[in-house]
Amino acid sequence: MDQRQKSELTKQSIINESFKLFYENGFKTTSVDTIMKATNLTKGAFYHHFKNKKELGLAVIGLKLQKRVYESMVAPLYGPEPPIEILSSIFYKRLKAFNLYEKQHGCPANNFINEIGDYETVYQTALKRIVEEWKSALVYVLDRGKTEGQIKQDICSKSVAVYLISSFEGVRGLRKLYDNDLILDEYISGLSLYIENLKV
Amino acid sequence: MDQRQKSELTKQSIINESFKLFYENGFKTTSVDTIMKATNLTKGAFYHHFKNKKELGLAVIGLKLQKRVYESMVAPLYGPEPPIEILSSIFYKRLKAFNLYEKQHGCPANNFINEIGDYETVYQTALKRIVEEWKSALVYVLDRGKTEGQIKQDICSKSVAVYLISSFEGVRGLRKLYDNDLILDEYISGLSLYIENLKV
DNA sequence: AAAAAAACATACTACATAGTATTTAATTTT
DNA sequence: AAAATTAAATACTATGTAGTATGTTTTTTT
Repeated sequence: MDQRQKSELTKQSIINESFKLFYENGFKTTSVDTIMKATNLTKGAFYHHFKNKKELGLAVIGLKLQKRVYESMVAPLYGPEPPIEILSSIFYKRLKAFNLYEKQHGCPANNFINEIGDYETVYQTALKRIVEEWKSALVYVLDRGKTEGQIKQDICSKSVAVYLISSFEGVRGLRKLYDNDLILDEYISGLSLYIENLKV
Repeated sequence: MDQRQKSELTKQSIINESFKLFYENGFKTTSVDTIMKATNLTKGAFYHHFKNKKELGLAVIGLKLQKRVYESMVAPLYGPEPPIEILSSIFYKRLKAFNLYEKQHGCPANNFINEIGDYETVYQTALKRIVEEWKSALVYVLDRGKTEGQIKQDICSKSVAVYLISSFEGVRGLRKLYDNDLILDEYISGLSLYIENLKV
C-alpha cells in the first residue's frame, strides 16, 4: 500500500472513531485527545489531517451522518414498490432493525441537530443538507403516490414529509429515556394510522 | 427579608440562570464558572447551595423544565373544551407563540433529552417524568374524546399521544436548522391532517 | 543515494473545568 | 452582646482542553 492510501486510511479511522464517540458522548464533550486515544494515534496525526475540531465535525456530518441517513432512509424511497408500501415498510423496518446500542443513543444525525443545530452556521448548513435530502425523497414518493392514484390528491406532500421526519426523529430521542421498546411500538402504531389516512 | 428568604432567592437565581445557559449552550458544556458569572455570585455560593453540578441539573429538570412543559402543554389538556378543539389549538397555539429565540434553540426539555437522556439514570428518570406526565394528559383528553363520541373508538390513545409528542419534539429540533418558519408551517399542516383523521 | 516531502510522534502552552479548603461577613440564636 | 450558625467570597488543586512547535521516521521524488 502506498503512502496516500495509508494516509487516507488513518484519516478515515479518525472520522470513524469520532463518529462513534460523538454518537455516544456528544460532539462538544468529546475531546480530540479522547479520539486519538481511540485510534491509537497521536495529536500530531490529528492536526496533520484536520485543521481543527470544527473541520472534523463537518467531515463526520458530511460523510458519516449523511451517508447513514441516505442509505437507510432516503435511497429506499426511490425504489419501484408502491409508495404506501415503501412508506410503511421503511420506517417500520428501520425502527425494528435498531439494536440496543442504537436505541439507547438515539439518532446520530438528530443528536447533532439538537446539540449544535443552533451553534454555528456551518453546522446548520451541513445538517440541513441531510434533512432536505430526506425530505425531497419523501416528497418524491408521496407525489408519485398521488400520480399513481394511491395517495389522496389533497394532501400536501411537503407537510406530510416534514411530519414524518419530525415524528421519527422525535421518538428516537424519547426512546433514550426508557429501557424497553414500548414507546417505539406505540410510535409505530401511531405512524401506521397516519400512513393509513394518506390512502385514497 | 430574612436570611432564609434571601438564601432561597439566590438559589432560585442560580437555577434560573442555569436554565437559560443550559438552553442556549447545552448542559455539559455550560460550566459552573459561567453560571456564577451570570448570577454575579461566586463558586462559594454555588457549592453552598448545591452538592455538585448533577444536583443542579436535576433541579433544573425537576423545577424549570417540568413546570414549563406542564404549564404550556399539559394543563390546557385538562380544560373543559371539546377534545379535538383542545388538541388542534394547543399544539398550534404553542408553536405560534414561540419567539425567535425559542425557535432557534428548540425545546429545552428535548435538548436535555437528546443531550443527556442516555447519560445517567438519574437524568433519565427525571426527564421521563416530564414525558409521562404529558403523555398521560394526552391520553386523558383522547379517551375523553372517545367517550364523548368525538374521536374514533378504534384508535389507540397511547399511540396517538406518543406520535403527537414525537412529532412536536422532532420539529422543534429541526427548526434549529432553518432561518424561517416554513418547516413549522408545514409541520402544522401535517399535524392538522393527523388530528383531522382522529375525528369520527 | 541524496533531497524533499509527507505522515506522524513528542513535548509543550495557555486556558477552562469541577470541586475543595479556608476565610470573611452577615444573620440568628442564646 | 457573645456565641453559633448560615451565606457567600477567595484562593487553590488537579485534571482536561484545543491548538502549536518541533522533532523523528517513513515514503516519494529527483
